[in-house]
Parts: sequence; structure tokens; C-alpha cells
Amino acid sequence: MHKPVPGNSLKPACSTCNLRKLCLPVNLNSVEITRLDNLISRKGVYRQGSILYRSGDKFQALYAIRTGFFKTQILNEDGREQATGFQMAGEIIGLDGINSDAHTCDAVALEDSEVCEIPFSKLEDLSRELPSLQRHLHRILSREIVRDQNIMLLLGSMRAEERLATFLLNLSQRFAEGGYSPTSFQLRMTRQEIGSYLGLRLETVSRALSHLQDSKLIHMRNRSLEILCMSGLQACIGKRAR
Amino acid sequence: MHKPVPGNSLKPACSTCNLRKLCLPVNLNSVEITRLDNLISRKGVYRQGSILYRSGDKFQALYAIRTGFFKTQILNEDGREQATGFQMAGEIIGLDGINSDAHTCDAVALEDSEVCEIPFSKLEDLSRELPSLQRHLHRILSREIVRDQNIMLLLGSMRAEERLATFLLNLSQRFAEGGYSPTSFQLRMTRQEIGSYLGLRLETVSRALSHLQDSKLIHMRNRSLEILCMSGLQACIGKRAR
DNA sequence: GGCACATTTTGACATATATCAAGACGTAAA
DNA sequence: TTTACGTCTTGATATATGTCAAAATGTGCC
Repeated sequence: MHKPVPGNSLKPACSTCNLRKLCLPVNLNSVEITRLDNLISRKGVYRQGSILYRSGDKFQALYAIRTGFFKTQILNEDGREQATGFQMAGEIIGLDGINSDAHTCDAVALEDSEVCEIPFSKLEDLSRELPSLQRHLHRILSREIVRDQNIMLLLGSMRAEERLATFLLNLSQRFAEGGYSPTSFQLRMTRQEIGSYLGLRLETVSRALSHLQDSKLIHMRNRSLEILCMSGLQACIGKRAR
Repeated sequence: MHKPVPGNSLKPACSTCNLRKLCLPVNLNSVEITRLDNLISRKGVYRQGSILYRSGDKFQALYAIRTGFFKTQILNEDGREQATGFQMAGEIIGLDGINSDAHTCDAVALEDSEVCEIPFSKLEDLSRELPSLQRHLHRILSREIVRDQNIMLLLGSMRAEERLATFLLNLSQRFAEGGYSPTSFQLRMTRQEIGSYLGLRLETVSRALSHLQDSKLIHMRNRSLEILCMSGLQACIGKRAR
């Protein structure tokens, strides 16, 4: 397990253009953007395997991922573990902590990553002054709710291969939104972590991926994925409703 | 399927004491409470089976349930259905719609119910003026995220009987919070609806309930439930991690 | 009060996924 | 390069839950 490295060595600050493009694409004029930028005080580099926050940690800030990849997971009292999401550059992490002023999940870097810290009470202050920022924050919170409910649908009603197809298509879409190839990318997580997210054992994940490959819908070599037939992947979701 | 009945016949307005107690227990002085009350314009009575909103409906308001019981559900393109929650008096419904200005699930009354409508843009306006209201709104949104992630844990890693036990204990706790008996209450939903929520078939729900009853942890007569051994129910969660 | 329909229970059987195990593969350190 | 360790794949088998079916029970309407 590595330790987080304070990231003052890396120069590209979480500046205006990045905020707009990645984290907070909100209709603000340049003065307002500057005020928002000024909130974002500390930045950090997190090495692969290091912890951004743990369940139980005091909640003080949201984090905008500038580069890299994280997972969030919750742990039961009985040691059960559930990955609740994988977050990539441009996404906001930490919303779970607002409710009780404490985080309820762990956030772990899956590769070396940079984050911007957004002190939440300052964000609240500013969003009282800027309606457009306020609205954006509300949308981010609501989007997370919608996303989680769609995962409930997946976990509650899809079979293993459908879950995998849904998962890969979702990653594909998000890579596309980030400006990367939607058909060819690296999986940053292990089969075990994918399984934890999809409610499957790692062997089932492996078998389902092999089957998708046998069907010529994807090509996998270790963790690099190529989607060969997007429509075929889409079609295999909901092939057999139950 | 019944139609909603405009509820101007019923007098008990969603007034201060109700707001405080049920929906928005937020630190506001009486002037502020009055301003909040004034937002809450329309009220409605919904008969059992009627629809509060449908997926795709334009989002304009949140709803505070004054009395009664609702379920929310999402439907896949392929007709798959997932109950995403059961909401009781004192709870807020409709948060899913904020993200895209359209609801993403259906909300159905499971018994005759009364709701207060809270126009969301007015709530945003007021919450820019009242930090304590703003903070409360953020907590409500975050709480829903935490709740959904705990259901992901349930769906992703628990066995049928554990899911049932978790579900019953959650209902019990919420009834207790609403001032009702935590050990004896009516289930407002069918076995099919419970199954949809827990990712199980109705037969499995029925069998799991029968088994909990055989184990003397609960007593069920139709839809009235008595919890005989709270600690026993708790113990059967996580008995066998996988 | 009786009829029709929805809901629930229970049984027998099917099946998807978990479990256990072994070997292949990939990566990092010596 | 070799070694060691974590990850992944694949096979054989076990098991929890789904599926199908029938009967019992409950509920609402005429």
C-alpha cells in the first residue's frame, strides 16, 4: 500500500479550463469561475492503491478527479465488500459524506491519480450566491442517485453476461465523454473488483468475458479491451428478461 | 387504476408542525418556517394504485409524503422492472428528477396517501437565502445516495433470507422513527413488489418469510407482520458471507 | 353473501452462478 | 534470467434461486 504524495510537484493546476471541461461545466462568467477556482485549495497526487478517504473519515470536501481512476467500496460489518462505483477523470467523488458529515465508503486509487479538493462548506457558500452553480451541484447529486438506481436494476434483474455488457458499454460511453476511444481502452480494475461491483464472483466475470469474446463482441488481451460490435453488446442486454 | 383526487377537501395543511416533524426537520425560526410553508402550494390525495409521477414526466417539484405509502420503480426498455424504494409518511420523493428535469422512475401510491408538493425552483431560491435549509436539502440528497448504495450491497452480496431480514429491520426502524410500533406493522406491498425490490422472485420471498416464521423470528398473518426476535433477525444477516 | 380475480403458499424440478481446484499467465523484484 | 506472487482462466461439482404448476387463501364487486 502506497502513501498519498502531496502533489505540489505537478504544475497543471485545477484551473478554469479544466474545471469547465472536466469537473464543473457550469454556466459561469469568468469572474465567477475565478471565485470557484479559488475555492479549490489543496490538490493531491494519489499513487495506485492509496486511499483518498476511508469510511468513517470526517467529511469536509468533495474531490474532482483530474486524472486517473478510483473505485469506491463499502464494507459490511461481516466483512462483505461491495464496490459502489468506478470513477474516472472529470468525475466528482465524495457525495456520500454529506449526509452524516462522515464518509460511508472507501475511495481507492486504481492507478496514479490527481485530484482537486473542493471544501464543501465553501462550495455551499458560493452556491448560495451563484444559482447556476447551485443548480449544477443539485444535478450532480441527483445524477448519482439515478446512476445508483440503475445499478440496482442491474443487480436485481440482470444475468451475468448482461451485467458485463452493461458495464462495458457504460465504461465505453464515459471514455467517449472524456475524449478517449469508446472502442478500445484499458480496464483499470481486477476481475475480482468488477465482480464486486456487479455482484458476481471473479470466475463468473472471467467466464462471461470469455463468452463475449467467443461471440466476437469483444476482444480482450489481459486488461485491454476492444469492443468489436457495439450493437451486439447492446443486444445482449435484455435478451432474456426474467 | 384510480385517478388522483385533488385534495382540497382535506383540511390539515402541510403546516409548520408537520413540516418540522415529518418532512423538513430543519433549524429555522418561525418566520423562516412560514416562508418555507408558503412554498408548498398544492397538496393532493392519491388513492391506492394511482400514480404520483411517471418516468419521463417533467420534473418540477419534490413531494413530501404526509400520510400513506408509495413505491418507486424503474422499468427497463425490455420491460424489466425494479422497485427502487418504498417511501412512507415523512419522507421526500422525486429526487431522481433533478438531474435531467425529468423523472426517471414511476411513483405509485400503495395505499391512499396525501402529499405536499414542493416546487423545486422555489425551494432552490429559498435555500440560497437560508443556509440551514440548503444544508438540509444537501443532506436529503446525500442520504438517498447512501441508502441506494446500501441496497447495492444487499443486492450484490446477500442471500435471500438475509435480504428479507435486512428489509424487515429497515421497515421496522422507519416505522419506529415515525412513531409507530417497530415490532408490529402492516406490509403495504405484495410479495411480488418485495421481490422486485430485493431482486428475488415472489416465490422466494414467500419461502424466505415462511422460513423466518418457522425459525420463530417473525410471525406473519397475511400482510401483518410481527417481529418476535429483533436480535435473531439481525443475527441472520451475514451468517454466511460470500 | 357469493362469485371472480388477485395474491400467496408449497412442491417438484431446472438452471445460473458459486465453490473448489489446478494450471497458465503476467509482473515485479532479486 | 530466475523466482515469487498475484491474477486470470478453465473444469468439475454443489447449491441457491428461478421456473412451472396447483391448490389455498384473501379481497373486492355485484
